[in-house]
Amino acid sequence: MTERTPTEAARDIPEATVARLPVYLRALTSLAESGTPTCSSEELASAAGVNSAKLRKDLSYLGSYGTRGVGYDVEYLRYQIAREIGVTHDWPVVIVGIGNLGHALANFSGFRSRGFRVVALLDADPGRHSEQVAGIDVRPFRDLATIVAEQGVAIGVISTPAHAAQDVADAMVAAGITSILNFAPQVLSVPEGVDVRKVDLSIELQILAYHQQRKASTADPGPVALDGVGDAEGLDDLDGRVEAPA
Amino acid sequence: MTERTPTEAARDIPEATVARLPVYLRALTSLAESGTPTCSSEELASAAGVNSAKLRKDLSYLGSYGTRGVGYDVEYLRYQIAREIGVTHDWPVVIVGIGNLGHALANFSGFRSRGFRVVALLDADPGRHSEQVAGIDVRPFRDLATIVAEQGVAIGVISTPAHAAQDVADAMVAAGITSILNFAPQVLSVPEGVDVRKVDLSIELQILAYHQQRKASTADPGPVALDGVGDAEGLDDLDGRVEAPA
DNA sequence: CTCGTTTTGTTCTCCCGTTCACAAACTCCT
DNA sequence: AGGAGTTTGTGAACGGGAGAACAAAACGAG
Repeated sequence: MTERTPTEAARDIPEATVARLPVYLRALTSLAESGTPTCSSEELASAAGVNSAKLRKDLSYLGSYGTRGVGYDVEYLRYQIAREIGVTHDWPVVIVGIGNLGHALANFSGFRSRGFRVVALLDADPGRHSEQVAGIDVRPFRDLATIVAEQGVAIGVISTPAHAAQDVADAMVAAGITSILNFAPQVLSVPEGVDVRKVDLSIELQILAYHQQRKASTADPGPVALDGVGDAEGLDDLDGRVEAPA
Repeated sequence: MTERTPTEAARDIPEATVARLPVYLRALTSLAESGTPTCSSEELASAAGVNSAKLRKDLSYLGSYGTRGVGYDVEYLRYQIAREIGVTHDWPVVIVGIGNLGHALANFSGFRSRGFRVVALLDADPGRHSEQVAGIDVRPFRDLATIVAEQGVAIGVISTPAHAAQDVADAMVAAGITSILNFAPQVLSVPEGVDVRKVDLSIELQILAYHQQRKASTADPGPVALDGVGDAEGLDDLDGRVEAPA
C-alpha cells in the first residue's frame, strides 16, 4: 500500500467504491446513535447490505483505519468517510423546477442533515414566485447566475419537466455549476468537467417490470392488462403507449 | 447467434443492457413523435447518450431487428424493446407512504404513460385517510394484502420514512409483491426471489459532492464552509465530537 | 448483373469490479 | 511471556462489461 498522510487523502478511489461510501456512512451513523463504539467488518457489511470482503477492500482505499483482531472505531471511521466524501462541511444547493417533485425535494430533511443546504428554489413560472416552500421563497429562474455566484453554489438539482431540462442544465453550466443531479427524464449533454447523475423513476420501474415479467413468465400468467383507466392529468408525458406495429 | 422466434424472447440479457433499454425506448418514442421512420445506430446512440457500438451490442441481445446498410425501423424497434421490457401492458402498482414524496409520485404522469398504473395509495397515519391524492383515495396500510390480492399487484413503491421501510417491505413480501422500488434511505432485507431497487437522493448528492471536492481541491479553494447558519434542525450531527486524527 | 457504399452484427481484447483465501497483526487468557 | 483466537488488509483468480475493429449483408447506380 502507498503511504499517505491523513491530511492528504488517497486519490483514485474506484467509482463503485465511491457509490458505496455513503451507504457505509449511514450505517456507521446508525451504529453511533445506538451507542456502539466499535464494529467488525462483518457487522458493518451486514448493516450496509454488502459482502464483508468488499467492504474491507473499499475501506482499504481510504487507508488503514481498522485494527486487526478488533475492528473499526465507529466514530473515527465515520469521520474519515465523511471527510473523504466531503460532507464535513455544508454544500450549497439550488433546486430548479418546483413542481410536485421539487416540493418534495425542498422539504426533504435528509438534505440538511447530510451536509447539503438548499439556498434557493427556482422556477420559470411566475405563478409560483409568490409561494414559499419549506420556508424558502421560490424565485425566478433568471436569478440563477446571481445566486450561484453569490453563494458559491457548485451543485444543482433539476426537477423540471423533460422539455425544460436541457435549457436548465445549460444555464447551470453557464452560471458555473459543475455537478448536476437530474430528475427529469431527459438525457443531458454537458461539457467536459461537469458531472451529471440521473435519477429516473420510470427507468427504475421498467427495470423492475423486466425482471418481474421474467419471473411471471416462468410461473403464472402475470398481471391482468387494463387500459384506459385514470384521469387526464399530466405533468410531463413523454412516452405514449406503445402499440403493436402493423 | 442463436435462433429465436419473436414470441419466445432471448433469455439472459446482461443487467447493464436491461438498464439501458428504457433509455433507448424513450429515445425511440421521441423519434417516433417527430415523425422519423427509421434511424441508424449512430443517431439512436447519440439520442440515448451512449456509444453506438454499445447500442448495437445491446440490441443484438434482443435479436436482429435492424437492416444492414439501412438502420432500424423506429416503430418496430420500439415495440420490440417495449415487449422485451414488458411495458406493452399495464402493471398495477401500490405506493406506501404518502408524505411529500408519495404525493409527488402519485401525481407523476410518467407512471401511467409508461405502462404503470397506481391502483392504491396507502399510509399508516389515519390522519391521511381522509385525503385524496391525484384522484385516488389514501387508504389504511393494513388494506395492503387485500388490495394486492384483488388487483394482482406485483410491484410496490416505498416512500415512507426510513424507520418504517423494513416493516413495509416485509408486509409487501407477505402480501405477494415480488418487486420493490425503495425511496426510503434504508437497506432492505428481503427473501430470495424478491427484487429491490433503491433510489436514494442523499447518496446521489454525496457522490456528486465527492467528485466536486476532487475538482475543487485541484483548482480553487472550493465552496465556502458556512457554519451555524439556518435553523437548528439537525438530525444527525456528522462532525459532532469527531476530531481530526492525531 | 456487378460493384461500391453504407450500416449492422459480432468477435476480440482490455479493464474494472467482485470474491476468495490467506498472511499479518492485535487482544485476551493462562 | 507465550499461545490461542480474531479480524483486518491485500494478493490473485475470476467474471462481466466497454470499446475497437472487422466481416456480413443490404441497397443503389450504372
